Amino acid sequence: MKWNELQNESCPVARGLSVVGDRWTMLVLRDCFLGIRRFEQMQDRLGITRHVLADRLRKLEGAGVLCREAYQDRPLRHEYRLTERGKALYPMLVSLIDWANAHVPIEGSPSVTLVSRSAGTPIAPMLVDRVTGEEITHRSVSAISNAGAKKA
Amino acid sequence: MKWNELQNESCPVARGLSVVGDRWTMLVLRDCFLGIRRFEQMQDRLGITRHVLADRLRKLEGAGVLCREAYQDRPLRHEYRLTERGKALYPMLVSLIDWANAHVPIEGSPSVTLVSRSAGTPIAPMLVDRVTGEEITHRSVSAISNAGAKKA
DNA sequence: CGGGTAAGTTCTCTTTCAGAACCTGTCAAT
DNA sequence: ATTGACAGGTTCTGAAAGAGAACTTACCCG
Repeated sequence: MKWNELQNESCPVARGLSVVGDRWTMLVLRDCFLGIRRFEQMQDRLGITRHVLADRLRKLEGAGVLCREAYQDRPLRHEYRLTERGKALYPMLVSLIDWANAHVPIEGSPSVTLVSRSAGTPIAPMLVDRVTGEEITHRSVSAISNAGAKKA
Repeated sequence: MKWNELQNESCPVARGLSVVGDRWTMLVLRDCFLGIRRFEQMQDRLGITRHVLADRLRKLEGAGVLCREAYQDRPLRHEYRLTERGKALYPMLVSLIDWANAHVPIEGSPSVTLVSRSAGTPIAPMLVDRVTGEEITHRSVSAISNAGAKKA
């Protein structure tokens, strides 16, 4: 499969993965959410090869997830920041963190957990409908396609 | 990076991605949530090579995300089903779908959307704290490590 | 001048993936 | 008894992606 042709798929899972579905991308975005903005810093933290990092940043910029902004001229240097589109990935990242802490075993307790910035207490993410407030589970929800075919 | 060594990472994003972070895995899981259980069906629907599909199913079974159950003997045939651990990935999948429908452009309107199974109306996923009910955003939450270092 | 910093690019070599064919065990029809 | 179909893989080959390390460009500092 050509992953760059996947953007035109009707399935949103495939379309989403065409942007964030490859091995390093979510780790790059994790660092962005942590406030890391520069090439060298990311490369040090991730242990990714420079070649691949440059490629991922380019693709994420192309997808409108990151933007590249000059923070100095002479020599010209850029940093990478999340766009609104990138920030909108936060629920997905949190869902992943929550799942991993609950279900991907590690010796000892989870070493990184989410806490409320105001109260400092741990949070337990839950997905609800914005209107009704009801929890979203695979039992309460199904996915339909405009063409009428069942989809998830 | 060796992705099978990533399970022991302290970062939950890395641990999570060690299981669901590679190219085909989330698409396989999408099909599982749609009720697809058999090898041939998945292969037809996904266009994945048989070799890679066999490998992904093996790994997902090894990670406890899917289980393999015989549905007939003579000849022995298995099907793959989501375990509880697998079903727990639903919020992540929904977050991905929601993001893609909102942010990965496609001609026309989203062709696959999520609807409430009872009411039949579209749903708008939102991540909240299970206890306080407050929305989780990258501004309201931070991630801390047991060692004290900031993490997300 | 030599060294340092930031952001890449360019090599080579290894791993992974795609595409297609082949294999195994069973049944059902010819 | 052979032929074909079905389900679930395995085994090839060649192409693409990734790892690891060195090199480049452009500037500043001492």
